Formats: sequence, structure tokens, C-alpha cells
Amino acid sequence: MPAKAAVCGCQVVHANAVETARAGMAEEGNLYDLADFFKVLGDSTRMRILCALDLTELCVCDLAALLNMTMSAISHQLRSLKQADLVRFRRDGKTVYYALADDHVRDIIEKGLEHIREGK
Amino acid sequence: MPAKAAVCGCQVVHANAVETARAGMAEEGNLYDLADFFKVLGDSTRMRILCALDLTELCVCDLAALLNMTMSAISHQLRSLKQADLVRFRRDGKTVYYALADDHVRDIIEKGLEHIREGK
DNA sequence: TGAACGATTGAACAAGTGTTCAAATGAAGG
DNA sequence: CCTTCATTTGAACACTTGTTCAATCGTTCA
Repeated sequence: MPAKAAVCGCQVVHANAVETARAGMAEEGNLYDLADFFKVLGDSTRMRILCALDLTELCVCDLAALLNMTMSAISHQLRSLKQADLVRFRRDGKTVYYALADDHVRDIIEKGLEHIREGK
Repeated sequence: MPAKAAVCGCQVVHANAVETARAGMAEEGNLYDLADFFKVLGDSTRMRILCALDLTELCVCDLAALLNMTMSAISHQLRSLKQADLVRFRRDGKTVYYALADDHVRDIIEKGLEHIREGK
């Protein structure tokens, strides 16, 4: 408890619980990566892009038309999605087609929807 | 294609694909809620709190000590987590104990970790 | 090669977010 | 009651983030 008091200045201590948490938690770096990953999903534009790509392959121009946004804005967001390995792309002439990278995304989005629907 | 050209100004059109996406996408409102939900998971402090609570119930002071942050900062983040139905709490005297709300969170976090580990 | 065009990039700005600090609750005990 | 103390709250600040705008890249085709 001295260690704790030094940190947070309060006297309530659950040293066992804190130690349990400290010992069992995933590696620090992994948690930051995990937060960064979910951060990518936490934007409505990117979420709408993902849900559109879940249905069919689309080019930047298609997405811009579908979401009523500029190609630049779409392209910027696709960059984030690419870096997070959420989408893949193929080039055909001047056109670049985007699609979901794999089924992980589908699963995660599905789980998220479950949580939301259940919450009300 | 006139409709599309009006929106994004380019000539490449995949009207069928765009229509498929438009017709099949989840309701607009749901996608915004979904993005907001993931936004809550997209912060390292909140993620660390969730992972700690995944192992054991903890009070604000415990979390502050564990994460080496002020109780105020922790409390602010717990508020977000509460609003997103990710954590529940019980009061015992002056102390408030927090815990994970349900198993949805565990599942989602697990899926996220899978994705990250697989990506490299 | 040079024009056309889909896509990408970088800088800049507005809007949103997390932490800090100080003040205010709410519960327990003297 | 009045004090103590864990927790919460609100305002302020620095920092991050999404979109816009202009310029550039990369490919096709004449």
C-alpha cells in the first residue's frame, strides 16, 4: 500500500486485485496496437466504406458517389484502412478496386452490431 | 452514370456495384452508432482499463495506481465506458467498484487481438 | 510524348478528444 | 453537524483527427 499511496494518494487498497490485473494483462504494446486498430473502426466514414465493401468490390470513384464525398476524402480514409490491413486493393488500368481484406472484419463488425442491438 | 458524374465528376462507373452496396448496407443510423461504439474501444487508456477489468473487479483508485494516472482521468474514461455499456459498477461505502458489463467485450477484444497477431 | 483522367498526397484549417486542475458530490465516522 | 476521503464533474488547455483544396502521380490512349 505504500507503493499505491505514492501513486494515487488514496488509502483504499486492493493490492491483490491490482497485482492480479498487472500480472494477467496483455503486453503493454499489444494493448496500444489494439486501441489503434479499433480507432480505425471508430469513424463513420470508414465504417460506411467497410460496410459497402462488405457487399461488393468498389473503386474510389464508386465510393465517392455512394457516400457523397470527394475522392480525396475517400482516398485518405482508404489509406488508414489499408494500413490497418482491413482492405486490399488491385489496380486495373487507371482504376483501383478496393475490397475487404478478410473475414475478421466481418466478424468484428457483426459482434459490434450484436452489442448495440442488445443494448437497446 | 449522369447521376454519378454529378456527384464525383468522374466517368468510371459501376452502377450495378454501387446500387448493390446502397441497397444492402445497414441502416445509416446503425452505422453511426457502430462507429461510435468502436470509437470508445479506440483509446489506449480505455483499452487498458477494459483489459484490467477483464481480470478482476477494481475501484477507481486501484485503476489509477495500476495505470499510473490520476483518479480524475480514470473517472472521465470510466464515464465513456459506462455510457457505451461496456462496464457496470456497484457502490460500497465510499468506494465504487467497476467490472466488465458482459461477454461481448471479451469476444470483440479477442477478435481484435487475433487480427493484430495475424497481421504480424 | 502529351493530353486526359482516376487516384494519391501534403498542407492547412476546423472540429473533436484526453488530461489536468480546481471545485463539488456523496457516504462514513467522530 | 463537521470532517474526511473516494469519486465525480466542469472548464481549460494541448493535442489529435477528418475534410478541403491544390498539386502531383501513374496509367491509358491518341
